[in-house]
Amino acid sequence: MFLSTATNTLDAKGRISVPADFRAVVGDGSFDGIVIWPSFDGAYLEGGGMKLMRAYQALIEAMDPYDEARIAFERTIFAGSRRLSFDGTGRITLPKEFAQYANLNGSATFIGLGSRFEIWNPDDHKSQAAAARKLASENKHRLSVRSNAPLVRGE
Amino acid sequence: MFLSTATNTLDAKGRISVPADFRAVVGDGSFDGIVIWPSFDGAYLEGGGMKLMRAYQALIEAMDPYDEARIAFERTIFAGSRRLSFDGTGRITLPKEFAQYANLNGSATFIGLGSRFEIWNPDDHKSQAAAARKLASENKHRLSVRSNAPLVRGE
DNA sequence: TTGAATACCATCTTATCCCATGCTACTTAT
DNA sequence: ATAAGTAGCATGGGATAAGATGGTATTCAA
Repeated sequence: MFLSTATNTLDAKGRISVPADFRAVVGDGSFDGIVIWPSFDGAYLEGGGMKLMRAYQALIEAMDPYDEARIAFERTIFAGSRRLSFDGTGRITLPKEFAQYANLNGSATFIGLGSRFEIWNPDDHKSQAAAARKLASENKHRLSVRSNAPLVRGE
Repeated sequence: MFLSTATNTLDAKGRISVPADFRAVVGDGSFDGIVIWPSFDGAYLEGGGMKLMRAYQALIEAMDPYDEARIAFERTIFAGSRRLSFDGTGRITLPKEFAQYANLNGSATFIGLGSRFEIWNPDDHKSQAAAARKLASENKHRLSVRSNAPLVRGE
């Protein structure tokens, strides 16, 4: 599970260390790295491990093959994403387009969101986090579990 | 899983490099290459590895033998497809009919879509991708997980 | 013999690997 | 309790290999 927030430096070659606790989550046997794509919801990147991609694949492939939203998802998430493997010390090299898309230079903030994570420009994240905090506070009553099922099975 | 997007050059002999990521996916033991066919949904090519063809075969053979959709699939996908093997450096030679069908000359864009991929004229792809992105954003709520099950089991 | 398709070789660019270093947090011993 | 030692993590730079691409040689068929 991706938890916590960390800001790391993005060097001239586009390399950035993925927080060690994130790396521990994505172990997949075959592929040692993460998958990242530009969010279609703002100027930041989204990512996760291969397990997350398979979960999205299952969701998308359960949709009607002729549903135009399905095709849009496929072309945005799968086609827009990149598989980035760790180097010996746990870094990835961010494609230039991605860094540009999220206004990253010099440093970037990883924020864990449970089953996935986001990468933000640190300043953008600061203002966004304040807004999110306010929204969460205003909606706190909605966090209660209404159904009988546990929110997260098996935990 | 086929991920990411890459534009490679198509030379005078009709050769084009298949992105290394894609080549890593199609490893099948017996056949070292990909299968491609003209899409019945637009001026682009579709393709995948032999595994994908076997998956389609299983799907199609589960359909009613006289279902006209079945016959259309068989004729488009199986009869229309070509098996293209890699040369020593990971290129395929695109049949001229295929290049014409998808308006390819000089370069072509490979886009990964999970279990399969598409090959587009780069310009056509650009306008198409923008539209897909917009549509995905408008439908983003449909990608959320409604059940109480965790998105990624075991995490 | 000529054309076309395929296999082979060369080069350049770019990404990946490897080593060295600094920093921080935690452990251990006095 | 404090100081020294140690291990894990983050970062910087240079060496190396892999990928993409252009060109030449060879084979097979008409």
